[in-house]
Amino acid sequence: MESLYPDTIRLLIDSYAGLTPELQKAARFMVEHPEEIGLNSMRGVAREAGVKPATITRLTKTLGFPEYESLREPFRQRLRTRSPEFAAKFQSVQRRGEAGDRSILADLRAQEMANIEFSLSDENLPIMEDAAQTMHDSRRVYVLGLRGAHAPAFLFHYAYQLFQENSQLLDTSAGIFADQLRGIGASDSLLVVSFPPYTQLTIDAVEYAAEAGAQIIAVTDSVISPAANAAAHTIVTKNQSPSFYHSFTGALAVTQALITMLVTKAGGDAVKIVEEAEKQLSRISAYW
Amino acid sequence: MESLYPDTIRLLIDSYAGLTPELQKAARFMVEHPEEIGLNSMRGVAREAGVKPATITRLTKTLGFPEYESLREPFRQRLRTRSPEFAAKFQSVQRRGEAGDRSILADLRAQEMANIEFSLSDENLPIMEDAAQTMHDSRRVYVLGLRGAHAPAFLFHYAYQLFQENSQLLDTSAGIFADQLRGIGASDSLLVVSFPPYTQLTIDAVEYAAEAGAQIIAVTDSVISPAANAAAHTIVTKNQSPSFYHSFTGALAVTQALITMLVTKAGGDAVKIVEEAEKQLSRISAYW
DNA sequence: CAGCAAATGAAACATTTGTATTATTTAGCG
DNA sequence: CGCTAAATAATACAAATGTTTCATTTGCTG
Repeated sequence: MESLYPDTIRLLIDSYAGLTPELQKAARFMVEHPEEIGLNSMRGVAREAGVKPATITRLTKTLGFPEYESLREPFRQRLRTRSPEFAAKFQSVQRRGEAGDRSILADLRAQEMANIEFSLSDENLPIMEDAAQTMHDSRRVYVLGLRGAHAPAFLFHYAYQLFQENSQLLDTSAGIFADQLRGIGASDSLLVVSFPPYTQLTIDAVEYAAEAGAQIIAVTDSVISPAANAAAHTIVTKNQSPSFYHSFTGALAVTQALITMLVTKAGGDAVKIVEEAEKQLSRISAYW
Repeated sequence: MESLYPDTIRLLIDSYAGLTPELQKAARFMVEHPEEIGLNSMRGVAREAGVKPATITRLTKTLGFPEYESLREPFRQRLRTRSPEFAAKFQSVQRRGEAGDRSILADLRAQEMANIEFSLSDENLPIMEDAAQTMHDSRRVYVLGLRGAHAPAFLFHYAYQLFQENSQLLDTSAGIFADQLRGIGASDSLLVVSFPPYTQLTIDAVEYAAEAGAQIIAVTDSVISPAANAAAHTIVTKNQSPSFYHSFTGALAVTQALITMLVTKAGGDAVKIVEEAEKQLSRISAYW
């Protein structure tokens, strides 16, 4: 990454830690949007970075530049010399990655984007909306995802428990799995994430919950998946991948969207509660 | 908003014959140095083109633009982005305010796709490739992701341990965190996933690992994030979301891509090993 | 060559720019 | 709590910007 950037970026990064908060804000924007420095006026950069013009001036002085123009010039230069195909004027720019195993990665990107597009499709939105309502109305919300599916399940539960206290992530450690489900009943719901090859334990758990009368919300790959058998709401997501392993980005996007809906339903304070909770957790080493 | 830029050049070329000599001089310069239009002021362009400022103004009017800024914008836009369609999508998402909740979900989809596109961008691929090589060469691979970042970290570790046995997922349960890191050394690597608000514990752990000489691979939101401080490879991913909570789909896509690369490096048998392992795990209730 | 319309240049303007200066806020400390 | 020094915002101002207006030059036609 270093070689791609002018030395000035390096300087920005190295100086970052010793800067004041406002200068950090400016420096950070510059590091993350280097093009804008070459493209816009100083005041324009300040505006985009959410900072006063004077702050940019101070930053240039702090970094050791005599005036803003000296800081800007390298960024300009970089934009000037970057794309040689600029010389080929009115040609449409077709810059796909080079050949070789890069193309696999390009496929991967395309596939993942398709997964997202499908998972958050217009058809799925009303289903997700209903599912969120069901969970919102539940006494307890159980969350289940084993093996790879643990990732989206965990994230859902983690985000959810920041603003609600009635969730339970089903855990397989120490053989307590069955115990956790014992209390499930008709006024509860179970969010289950499951993809082929389906785990037997997941299927059993869903069956048990369904018999207990719980509402099942299934995030899975097909309406005929075993997880969807007894489900009240089935959210179908793509999990295809050009790689050997299926992808969970679609499922993750779905669970994140569900969280968004649930926070909205939870009312106005929820947003602030979550933000506060996260900030506090980051400071105190909660798990140390 | 697409590739307006080639069109403007086209217009310049098509109009060229019918222009007056002085306007031709200006038009010619623009066609041959399109970058300068985006980079410099109008007077600057005039100077470089060897033409009076008024000439440029006349040219923009002759071409049908209301003012110079409209002529300049597409050139700017072109310099800003490698893939114009990405930038267009992305900015349209950001411009949006808080409308009805259906549009929030539409924004969410667009945003998530942009996150993926950015995370698996052409610039990131070589970095990820290097990172994968570093991990491949390591004696042990430690994996760290706390709170929300646990999801991608977990998935990486889960998929990895299907075909390699030298990984360790750093766990905060039961106060054993520090013990797990004790053995880390110069021939090891640490994959860390961290997003703001950064967890202090994560930062401490990265620092400790770096001092022990381990190679750090950071999946984070910025090159100046604390997790990237001592990192040998920093993979920057977008985690923006129109919702209250940041998104982890980008980070997940990155870790999945890393797995793909690592399996490839591991050699031909790895693919089959993984597939077999998954099938077996699904049948026997491994954790029951 | 005179006449004259088109093209160009010069000057003037209201804005906007970068920066220096001054005022205000913030955070730490006794 | 007040005090103080650092950090930030507000203000001021000269220089530069984009544009319009007016003056000058150019190239043509009779």
